[in-house]
Amino acid sequence: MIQLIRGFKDILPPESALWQHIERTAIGVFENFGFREIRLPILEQTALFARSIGEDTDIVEKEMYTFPDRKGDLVTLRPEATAGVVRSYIQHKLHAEDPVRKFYTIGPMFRRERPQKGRYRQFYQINAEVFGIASPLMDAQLIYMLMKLFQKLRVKDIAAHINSLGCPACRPEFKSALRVFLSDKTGSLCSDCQKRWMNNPLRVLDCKVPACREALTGAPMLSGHLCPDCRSHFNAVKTWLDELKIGYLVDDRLVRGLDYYTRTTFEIQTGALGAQSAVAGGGRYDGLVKALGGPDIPAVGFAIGFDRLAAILEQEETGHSRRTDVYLAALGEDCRDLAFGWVCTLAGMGILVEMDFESRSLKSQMKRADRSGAAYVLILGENEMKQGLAVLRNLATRIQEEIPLDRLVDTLEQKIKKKQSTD
RNA sequence: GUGGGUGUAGCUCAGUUGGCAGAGCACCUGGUUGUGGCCCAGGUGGCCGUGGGUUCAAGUCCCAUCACUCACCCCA
Repeated sequence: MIQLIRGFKDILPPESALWQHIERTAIGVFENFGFREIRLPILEQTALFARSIGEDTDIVEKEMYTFPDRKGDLVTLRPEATAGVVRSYIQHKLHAEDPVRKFYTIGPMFRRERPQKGRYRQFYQINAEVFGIASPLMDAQLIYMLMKLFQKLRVKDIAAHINSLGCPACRPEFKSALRVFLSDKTGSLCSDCQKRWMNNPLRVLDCKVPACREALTGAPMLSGHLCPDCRSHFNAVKTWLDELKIGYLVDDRLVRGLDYYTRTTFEIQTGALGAQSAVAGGGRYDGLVKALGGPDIPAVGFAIGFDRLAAILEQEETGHSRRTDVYLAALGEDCRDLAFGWVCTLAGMGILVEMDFESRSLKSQMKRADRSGAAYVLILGENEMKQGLAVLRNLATRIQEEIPLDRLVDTLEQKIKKKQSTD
């Protein structure tokens, strides 16, 4: 038997109904905030990710699906969405008409990590990206939008964590301060952190190895080294979150593994996913558009872990599948043929209708109707046919009535539409 | 990449010191000439993850391998 690839996943009904619900809710919320959908390819040139995410990150170093295509060009299955959105923004000169653009996009990402709870090699993200707005108001609004979405989806047990990573004016100074602080402690750091000490000492900050945490006691903190502009930007974000009544935690160690972030970073964390705490994460990346060859335009965005969000909500309940409106139970071939025509007509009118194609017993068809959650069963047998009638049974109340065949479609439509509006 | 746990029916899982492959749920049929849920009876369904080894005999013991899963790392 051929099985799906390790770390990949099928999304089957009824889970797919929950996915549609999440997707529709997110689209509704984002559109209200002025975001428009952008759809991008899954495959990009490898250089795009190497340059945006950073050569020294785990993602680029060991997690990407990279291979030469048939011509020999190096291509990569996208490990995240932002790089592609930025590429598209620059390539189509979207800044020319109006640098302010707000996009969302939904789709699969690929990272070759060891799979575990809440982590797959193909996973899905809902991304939102804003270009051309440097104001901290936008940082706060993005977090607000995120929390609003989670609130609409009734996600419980979540907390917003925020931090500021500074900018090219203040971060290098902090980096060297941190490097100096750690210089006589490098021996006690884990092997990863010894490399980070040279390449990117910020990453030592969110290492979870106890020895590294201990080495950090009394270490300089980013918050103490922000330049005046970054400081006031971060303060404004916090003030506006307060105004918007969004609770948050300032987390000095929230560094994140992508190199392009500047200033505000944030993560929405949950306790419901085992070791995976982040359901969404994002931040500002003011230098990325320019770094990828575009004009100097600020940007900020986030990504929601779709799989993780779905996993949290699945624990609640999945009543998002549509129930059958009416099940046509036909007895004998003549009746079945008649029913078949009506089923096609009714489905075309927007009624969820089912029938049995195997000419089973009435009892069996009733059972199937019941299992499908049908509101009504329409029974069509020889006796009724002779009289030009069909029997309509309400499965909940067990009340039956006779309906003339020549007014069948109208009557059913009327009854079902009425029932739908009272539900 | 590293470590732990688990692989037996569609699903959840029993399976004794090695001795005929099991239960519940689900599914199908009947009990009711043409009426669902509850109940009762019967039935379908298995390369016991895969390959090798030990043995008269392996679901059970040994080795290998694969998959799933949880955790480390990192992230969504």
